[in-house]
Amino acid sequence: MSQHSGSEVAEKTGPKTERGRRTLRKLLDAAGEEFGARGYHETAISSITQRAGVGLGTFYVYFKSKEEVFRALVADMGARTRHALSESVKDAPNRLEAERLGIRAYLEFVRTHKSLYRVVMEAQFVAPESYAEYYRVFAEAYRQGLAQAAKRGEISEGNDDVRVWALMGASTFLGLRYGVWDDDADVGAVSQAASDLMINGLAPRPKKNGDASS
Amino acid sequence: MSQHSGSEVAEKTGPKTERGRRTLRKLLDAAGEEFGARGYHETAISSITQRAGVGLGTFYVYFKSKEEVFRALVADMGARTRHALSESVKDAPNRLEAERLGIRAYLEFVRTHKSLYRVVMEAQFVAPESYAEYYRVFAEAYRQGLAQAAKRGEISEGNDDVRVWALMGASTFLGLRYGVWDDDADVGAVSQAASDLMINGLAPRPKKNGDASS
DNA sequence: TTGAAACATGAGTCAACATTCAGGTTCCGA
DNA sequence: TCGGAACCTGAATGTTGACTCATGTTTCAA
Repeated sequence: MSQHSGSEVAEKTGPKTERGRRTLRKLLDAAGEEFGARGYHETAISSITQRAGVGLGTFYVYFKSKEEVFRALVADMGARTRHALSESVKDAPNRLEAERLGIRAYLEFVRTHKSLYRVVMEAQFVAPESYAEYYRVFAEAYRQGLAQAAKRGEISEGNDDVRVWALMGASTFLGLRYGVWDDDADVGAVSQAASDLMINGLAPRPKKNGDASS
Repeated sequence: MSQHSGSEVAEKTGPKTERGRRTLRKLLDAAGEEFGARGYHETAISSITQRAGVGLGTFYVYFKSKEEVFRALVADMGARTRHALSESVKDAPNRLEAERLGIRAYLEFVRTHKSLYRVVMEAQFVAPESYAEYYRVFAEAYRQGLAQAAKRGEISEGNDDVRVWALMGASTFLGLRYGVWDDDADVGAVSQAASDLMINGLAPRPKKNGDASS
């Protein structure tokens, strides 16, 4: 949906008329809902077209195959997530604060996009390439953010590749646990606790004075 | 496999003869390999029985359905993983050190059990109950470990539920990235960097001497 | 030795889709 | 008002693969 890439939609450049664009949108939305609710393999194309309110054959006017919609959905979710995150972080005073805001925004985003979130996770098995790409792009931006922050002294030095994957993993699991499974939990409290861990780690805090290390 | 639970195998108590136990083992091993390599939906029962070297019908002597083997596999992986981890951690002098050892052992375990690892991840979509149970059991033990360590002052206080899920997520993603996708990476370096993040967080370290910030 | 419990087998059944296709319908510029 | 481009449709096709079952074979206790 939205205004992103249009290369995974059929062969050509996309719908030529307004009517076509509306139909495409309806199909993508319906597919997102169905895949998100029932999972890829349990979802029949006919259930997508039914939900979209179009004929079965229409699906193949817009997509070459079942897998293609799925891939389009994953790509779309990637673009949306990156957008939401960069928005939420754009006026953070420093990297540590950006982490706090980012984790919170991420949890909220997952909650409001459960279906597409499940689609992304399932992509690991349905469309591994799309899944890898999703996290590759993400990791790349994240890594640069960390590297620059480290240079500025806002965070410690470290193996950024490893850190990025650990942080993405933490967010992903929290998204699953508190965004998808248990959406009653207090996002504020969770993101606070999470960013505290990411920022300060498990080590006991040196009390305001005295004792630094062994 | 191994000597764990036997309640997910068919209706009855399990094979009565040695011959039967061997066949069951062969089927479980074959199923693990096939599911791990091709994924649940791409794997045909016939390919499992072929790999196991038994007839197709034999499969249904031991399992009620395709999903049942899958669930048995997830449960088995859970038991094995917990065992491997508790072994690796059993004589850690303190919790922080236990984290270090744990993350390292986990990465190594994933590498040597790639197939079953993929099975566990795919369970999220194939057998959600099994997946939730896998992490629930894990989280419970982990949480207690953290709570006790906090009481002893070995780690800081915090929301242990959140921390546990964040830490499990970090390990899981690192397992995927460095255990499954890129098994050339140096496990030692990765687990070192990871545990450093988990223990100390991203916050800049107060340098022993000079310069702290801008 | 024997019979029955345990185990093994693979051809055949059957339902579930993904995808195709031949034939419409709608839209719009000339 | 016409022609063709864009779009729509759903019955029919073909494949795939989980699961059944009727019929063996092996094991072993009595």
